[in-house]
Amino acid sequence: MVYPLMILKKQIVSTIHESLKKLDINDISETIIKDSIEETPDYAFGSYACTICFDLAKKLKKAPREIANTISNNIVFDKDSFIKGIEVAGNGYINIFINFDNFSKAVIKDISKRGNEYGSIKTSKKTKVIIEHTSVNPNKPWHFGHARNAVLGDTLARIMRAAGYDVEVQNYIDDLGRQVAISVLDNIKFKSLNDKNLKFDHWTGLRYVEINKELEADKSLETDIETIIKDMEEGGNKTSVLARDLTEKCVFAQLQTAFRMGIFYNLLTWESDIVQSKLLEEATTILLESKSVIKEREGPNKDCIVLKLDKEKSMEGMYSSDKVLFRSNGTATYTGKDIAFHLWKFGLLKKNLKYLKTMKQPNKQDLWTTNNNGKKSSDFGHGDIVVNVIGAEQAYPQEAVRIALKVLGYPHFKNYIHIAYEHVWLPEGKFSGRKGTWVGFSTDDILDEATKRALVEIEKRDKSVLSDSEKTKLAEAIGIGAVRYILLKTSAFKKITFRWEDALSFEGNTGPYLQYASVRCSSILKRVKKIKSNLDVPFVKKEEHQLIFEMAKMPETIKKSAYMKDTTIAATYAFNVATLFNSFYNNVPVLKAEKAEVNTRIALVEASKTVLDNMLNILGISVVDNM
RNA sequence: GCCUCUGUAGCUCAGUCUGGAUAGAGCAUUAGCCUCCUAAGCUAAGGGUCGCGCGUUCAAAUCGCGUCAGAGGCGCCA
Repeated sequence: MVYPLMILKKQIVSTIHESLKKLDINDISETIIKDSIEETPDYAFGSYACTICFDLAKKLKKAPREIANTISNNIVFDKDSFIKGIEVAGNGYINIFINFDNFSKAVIKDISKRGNEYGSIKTSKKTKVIIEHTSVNPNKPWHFGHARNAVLGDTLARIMRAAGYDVEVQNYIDDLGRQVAISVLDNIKFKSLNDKNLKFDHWTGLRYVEINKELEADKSLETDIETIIKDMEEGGNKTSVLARDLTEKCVFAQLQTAFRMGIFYNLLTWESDIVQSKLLEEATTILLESKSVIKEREGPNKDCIVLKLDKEKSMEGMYSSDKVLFRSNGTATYTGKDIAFHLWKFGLLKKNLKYLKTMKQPNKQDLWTTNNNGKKSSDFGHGDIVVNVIGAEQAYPQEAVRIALKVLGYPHFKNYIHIAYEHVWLPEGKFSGRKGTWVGFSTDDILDEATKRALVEIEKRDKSVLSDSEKTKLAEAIGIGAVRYILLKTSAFKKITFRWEDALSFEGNTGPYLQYASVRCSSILKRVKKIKSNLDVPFVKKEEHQLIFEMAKMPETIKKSAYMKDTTIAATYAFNVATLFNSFYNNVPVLKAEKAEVNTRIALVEASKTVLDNMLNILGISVVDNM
C-alpha cells in the first residue's frame, strides 16, 4: 500500500543515493541511507535530516560538514518532487525541506479518498491474531486494574485490526478456580441472598470479602472448598451446574462494564469447557513425546510430569529448573492447562471445543462462548500470533508456555507474546479482591464518577440545545473517553497509582482534548452550507505544514504501534495531531480567511476531522459532535 | 541468593527498541488572548546533575559494565 509519506521518503533516499553515486561513493546502499534519515527536532530545520555524513567522515577522512556541502552541491531534484530543497546544518546534517505545494495536495487527497480507512493498512493475506484479555475471575466486579487490562487489550485489538490483521478477541473465564469455589460455598452453605438487588458482580464480590472472613475464622471450611473444586472439575453434578450458573451471571454483569467502555469480544473461553473437551489428554500425549518433558520416577517431583527448563536462559531466576505440568495425582497444574490451551489457540490439536452464540453486543457483533452443548466450528482458534494481556507478575509461567511450544518443536513459540502490564495501585497499596480494597474503586464506580464530573463541566457551558438525556449521553462519552485515555497513554510496564484528579481530568493531554479537536472541526464544517473544498491555493502557514506533515504519518504510526504492541504510540500521535490542529485553529482563520484560501482550509479541516476521528476510533474513544 | 521491570521538571508521564542538533508534553505556578470559526482552547515565561559512577562513540536519557533505590517474581497455589 502506497501513501504520500512513503513516496516522500523514497524520494529522499534515492535523491541522496544518486548524489553519492555522482561523487563515486558506490558502496552506500539505499537501506543504509534510509536508516540515516530521521525527523528534525524543529520545523526550522526542515522535516527530515540525513546523518550519513557522520558515517562517511571516517571513511573519506574529511569533516562531516565538508562532505555534506559536497553532497548538497551535487543534488538534483525535479519540480514535481515532494522535496523542496536541502540545507546543510550543524556539524554535517543534510536537512530536507518538503515541497508543501505538492505534498499537501497529495496528503489531503489521500485522506479524502480513503476516508475512515485512512491510516489503516490493507493487506492481501491476513494474519490471524488471537488477543486474550480481561480474564477476570468470575466472582467479583472489575476493579480499576482490570479495566487497565481490558482497555490495553481492546485497544491493541483495534490497532492491530487497523494494521491489517485478522483479530479474534478472547476472554478466558477461569470458572474452576478456588475463588469460584469459595463463592459456590457461600451459596450452598450460607445461602446468602442478593436482597438489595445489587449488580450481580458487585454482590458476589462483596460476599466474597465476607466469606473470606469466615474462612479465616473457621479453617474446617477448607475441606468443603476442596470437595467443591473436585466436583467442579469433574462436571456433570449439582455443584458444577450451580457453579456455571453463578459464574455466567457474574460474567454477564462484568460484560456490562466492558460494553460501557466500548470493549467487545469474539469468544468467551471457559476453563470448564476446556477440561471437558479433553484437550488436555491430547496435549499430554504430545508433550510426553518431547525429550524435555518427562515423568519423574524419583526425587521431590516423583510421579509428576515435568518440563525441563535447565537449558533456557530466560528461566535463570527460577529456584528449580523443573516446571511441574501434571501433579503426582495426575491433575494438571495451571501451566499444564495453559500449554494445552495454547496448543489449541495455535490450532495444533486435533480435538476442538464447541461453541454457542450467546448474545448480540452493543456494537452489533455476535459474542460466542465455548459450551459443550454447542456445535463444532473451525472459525475460532488457529491463530498465527497469540497475544496475552496478563499481569507482569506472571512472566515466568507465561515464559514456561512459550518454552513448552519451543521444545515441542513448534515454530509458533516466536509468535507467542505476553503483554506484561503493571497493576493499578491505590496510594495506600494494592487492590485486593479478597480484602475488598476495591470497594469504591470498582470500574463501575469510577465510570459513574467520571460521567458525573463530565456532566458538571457540560452544565458550566451553555448546552441548552441539548436535552437532559443527550447531556447524559455526552457526559458518558466524555467521562469514559477520559478514563480510557489515561490507561492508554501510560506504558503498560509502568505502575499506575490511581488518583481521582488524574483519572478524571478533562484538560490538556486527555481524552476530551482529542474529542474537542474533532468537535471544533465539525463546528466549522457545519457552518459551511455547501462544502466546496478545493486545493487550488497552496498552504503557506507553518501551522498548516506541521499539521499536514503530522497527518501524513498516520499509516506508519499505526504500523509501528501494532508492531510494538504499544498503545502509547497511538495515543501520543493522536495528541500530537490534536495539538497541531488546535494551534492551526487558533492562529489561522478558516471561514474568515481571504476568499481564495477558504476552500483550501476547509479541505484541511475535513482531512483533520477524518484523521482525528479515525484515531479516536482506534483508541476506542467516542466521537461526539458537541462539547 | 537469582531473575525481570521501574527511576527523566514540584507532580504525572512521552522519548530508550533503531545513539544525532538547544531533553519534550500535561498538571501546578506566572503573564497575555473570547465585539473574530466552541476558552474542555491558544500564545508565552520560569522550572531538569535524564538515580549515581565508569566505559564505547565524532555524538549517550538512549548502547555496555558496575552500583544505589523501589516494585514484582522464582510452588505439585491460581
